[in-house]
Amino acid sequence: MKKKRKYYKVQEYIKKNIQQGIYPIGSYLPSENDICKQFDITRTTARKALDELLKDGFIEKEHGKGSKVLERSKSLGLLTVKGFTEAANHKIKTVMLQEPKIDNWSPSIAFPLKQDEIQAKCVYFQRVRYINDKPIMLEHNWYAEDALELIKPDDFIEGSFFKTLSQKYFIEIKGSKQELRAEPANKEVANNLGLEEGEAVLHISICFKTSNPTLNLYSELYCNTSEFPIRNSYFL
Amino acid sequence: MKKKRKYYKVQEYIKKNIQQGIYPIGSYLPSENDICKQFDITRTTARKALDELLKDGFIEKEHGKGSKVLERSKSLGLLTVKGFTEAANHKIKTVMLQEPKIDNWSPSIAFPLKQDEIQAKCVYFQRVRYINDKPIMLEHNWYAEDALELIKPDDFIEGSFFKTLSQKYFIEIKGSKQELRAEPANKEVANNLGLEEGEAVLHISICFKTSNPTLNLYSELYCNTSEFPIRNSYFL
DNA sequence: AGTTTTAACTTGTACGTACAAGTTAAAATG
DNA sequence: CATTTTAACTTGTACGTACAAGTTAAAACT
Repeated sequence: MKKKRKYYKVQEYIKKNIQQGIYPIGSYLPSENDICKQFDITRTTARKALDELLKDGFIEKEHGKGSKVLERSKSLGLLTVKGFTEAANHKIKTVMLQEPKIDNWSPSIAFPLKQDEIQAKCVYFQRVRYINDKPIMLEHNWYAEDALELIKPDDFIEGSFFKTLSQKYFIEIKGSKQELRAEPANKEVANNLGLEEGEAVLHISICFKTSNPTLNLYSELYCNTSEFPIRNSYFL
Repeated sequence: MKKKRKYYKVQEYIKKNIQQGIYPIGSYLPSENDICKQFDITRTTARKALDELLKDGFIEKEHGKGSKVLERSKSLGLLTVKGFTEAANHKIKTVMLQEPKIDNWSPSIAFPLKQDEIQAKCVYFQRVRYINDKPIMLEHNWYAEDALELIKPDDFIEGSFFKTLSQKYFIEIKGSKQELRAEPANKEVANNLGLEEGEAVLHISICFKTSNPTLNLYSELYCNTSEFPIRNSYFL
């Protein structure tokens, strides 16, 4: 029944081209009139497609110039992976402490699992993120084993799980729930982040929803924020 | 030049009626056709106005039924006042430690002030938020004295600064920048939140942008997250 | 050569029309 | 009376047209 939504097809086509780099970041999309010709639609429909991409943060429009492709991933609550990779000017390093493996769900996951998920096993992986060779964040990540194949470390695009999802599997992050707590570091966290036990760390629990309804990502993050606070901004 | 944007006038008219409770939360707006008649516009234009309100989180649309007025303030990054007041089922109390007064800008504000602001004085007020009679959050708030009059405590609508802004001054929050740090509590924080010095607290620095370009709000918050973690969710 | 004007692009706003599709309550049916 | 059908609403999609307004580079002018 949704086959009739022409604008949706156009939207998905353009989105795919952005994700695959055919329309590179910073470049301008074909003009609205070009899109009309290409898909044999009216400008109303083409604009509707672009409006959706605008809302999703894929493009911005410049009056008189065109639609420019944006860097993806703004406005995902706080500290998406972007919040981290974005710490520009700084040397980022990621060390995989535990490569993705089939495992049982951990009780340390803060958010309740769905029925479907709890019955399957899960894929688990653990990483430490460094800035300027200082360990800043300890990451635990889980997702349902039957929702997505086990991704090997070599398949990570630029070390980013989200980029891999987007570019290899065309899965987008649709939203997230998060909980934040200031906690004293336990032994594991202290060891991995080079802190004393009991020092204050920021504990962030996240449940990411994706465009694949069966795939949720669960992350438990422990951050040393003394030097690099977590930043977040949102604009309507 | 912007006078010509009919949809904007309609949008602002409806927004005002929502803010003033003429279109109450949960009710349905007049239908698109009614709006057309009322403003002598076509449905295209009426829908454009509603689209904007949809984007801004004022309404949601229900196919075949109508446009429903939403509770305001979703998706403002994390922990807007809503994030707090929302802790439903719990008894919330707010104690004003320092009523709004003219003061000098404090160096403890994490975000850089604008040139215009730094030259003026500011209005400062300090509050402690309680949940179930336990002090949970210590708040410091500042805004430029020449951007908005000094609001007296009695004028706070339901104890909420944001509701007051919205309903009395028609000023909306347009976005925010935030920084999060896990820190050991200092003496002032520990005293006000009933903690030991050195216990981990969540320090949140916020700069709110408003629909009044000259008015920014600066807040430094200190949270005891051990019992009530800060929640945040975002959906595209 | 340097400046101004123009023409050809771009997106923004708004008109009007038509039909599809979801919702609801009244009317027709058994 | 209970069920089904219909009619009258709602929003969703898409057509086509026209002109306004911002941008840019080529053309015309001084």
